[in-house]
Amino acid sequence: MTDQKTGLGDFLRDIRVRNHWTLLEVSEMTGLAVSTLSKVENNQMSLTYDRLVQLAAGLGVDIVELFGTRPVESTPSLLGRRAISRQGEGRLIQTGNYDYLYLCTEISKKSMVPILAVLHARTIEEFGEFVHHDGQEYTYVVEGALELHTEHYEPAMLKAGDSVYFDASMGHAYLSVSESPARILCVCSTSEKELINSLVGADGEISNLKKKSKSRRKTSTIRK
Amino acid sequence: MTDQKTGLGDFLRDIRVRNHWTLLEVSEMTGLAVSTLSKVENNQMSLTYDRLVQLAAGLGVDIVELFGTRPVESTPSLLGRRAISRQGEGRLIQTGNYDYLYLCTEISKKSMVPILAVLHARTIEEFGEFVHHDGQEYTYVVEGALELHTEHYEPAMLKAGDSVYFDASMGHAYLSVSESPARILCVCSTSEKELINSLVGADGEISNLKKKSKSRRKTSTIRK
DNA sequence: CCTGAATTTAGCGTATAAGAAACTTAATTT
DNA sequence: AAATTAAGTTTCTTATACGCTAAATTCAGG
Repeated sequence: MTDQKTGLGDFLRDIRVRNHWTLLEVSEMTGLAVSTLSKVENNQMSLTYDRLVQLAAGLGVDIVELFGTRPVESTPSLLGRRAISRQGEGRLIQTGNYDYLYLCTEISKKSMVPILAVLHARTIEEFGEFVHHDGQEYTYVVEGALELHTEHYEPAMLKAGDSVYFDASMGHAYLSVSESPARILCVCSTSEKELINSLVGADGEISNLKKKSKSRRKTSTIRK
Repeated sequence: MTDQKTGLGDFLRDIRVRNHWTLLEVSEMTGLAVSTLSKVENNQMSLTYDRLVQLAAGLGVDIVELFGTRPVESTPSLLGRRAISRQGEGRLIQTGNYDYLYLCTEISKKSMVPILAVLHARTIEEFGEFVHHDGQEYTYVVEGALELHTEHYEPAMLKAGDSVYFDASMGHAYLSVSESPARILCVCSTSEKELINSLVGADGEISNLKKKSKSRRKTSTIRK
């Protein structure tokens, strides 16, 4: 294991001598002064954001390389893991439009996010802005009936047992049309983080959030 | 689809506002002064290497995020497409163990594959070899009760309303334990092709296939 | 040892980053 | 309405980045 050392300086000197470049050459490549480069290499000074970009561009390396951060990246594999959510269990997030019950949350690196939801909104006005997010969405109607509104299609009525698959970057909204609020099972092919972000409006306000439960985690039930 | 950010300031404000953090909170998280953060967000100043590292660490984001380099965006886009499967509709594939009803098959490039299934097998002997395939699998029990057998866990009993998420490369088998065969909604994060292949033995024979409906497409019902 | 050229480092001035505190705005409370 | 609280911005001061220039180091061939 080569000591993936802390500093920018070490990296810079490393790449420079590897390529048999002089400070002057690097200076010409990047537009940074020779003296600056020297000081950086000797860890006598840091660099600002702009210069970092400039340096990376000049050297023709990805900006990431400048930071010793090795990609611990992406083992999407769960490696034989399993998680069970019993009926009613999960992480509850409530908004004016939906009660969300995020399922199987003990597994963090899921490539799909399963959610049970109860739909409260009954009109598109009440619902507000369409929801958009990355990835795709599959929804199965567990109970009741709903109307699916999307940007590019006419509204569609879905009853218990029906299901729909669509591109979730297309704005969408579910409205209850049955007497009691419809219950759906929704599976999204994106990260939970992205999903929760999509609840946040452009202005930064959580749209229709019932309680401002600032990162408050609550494990609860929708229907025991 | 998240907004393409132009600079560091935009990114910082974006993530801060999305998480409902105040400048003070971010200051405490990162150790940077409130005034500094304010100026950065308003693009009135840049940041040095050290501060960038500090900022990223405090926010708990990868340093890469701070630079405009967007990840490759590997999700195959459906570009605003939508498909609905009514109750009972789908592409039926029957084996000795399951009746599979592949849903929303008009969309071909799905990143998830939703399937309604009826479980016939009641003993592990009857079931035969475990099923393995790529990706992850989420299953929600719609009706009845089942026993999920997997390679690395003790069998688990799941009743209507329960659900399970697991690494599908781990061998698995569902057995009905309720009086009438259990019905499940299963969503897999792999391609339909891969899935159907996993039904095929190493010799190329489809194991336990009831009818050799060689690429015969049949739109039918499981339970009208 | 020189001598000189190439390369790197150090000194210094200006520009800018960074933090503390004062100030502005907006929302609540008394 | 005044007072309080909270968020964010601006001001001011110190510290640091950064480039110019010069000094120091390394390294040829004599």
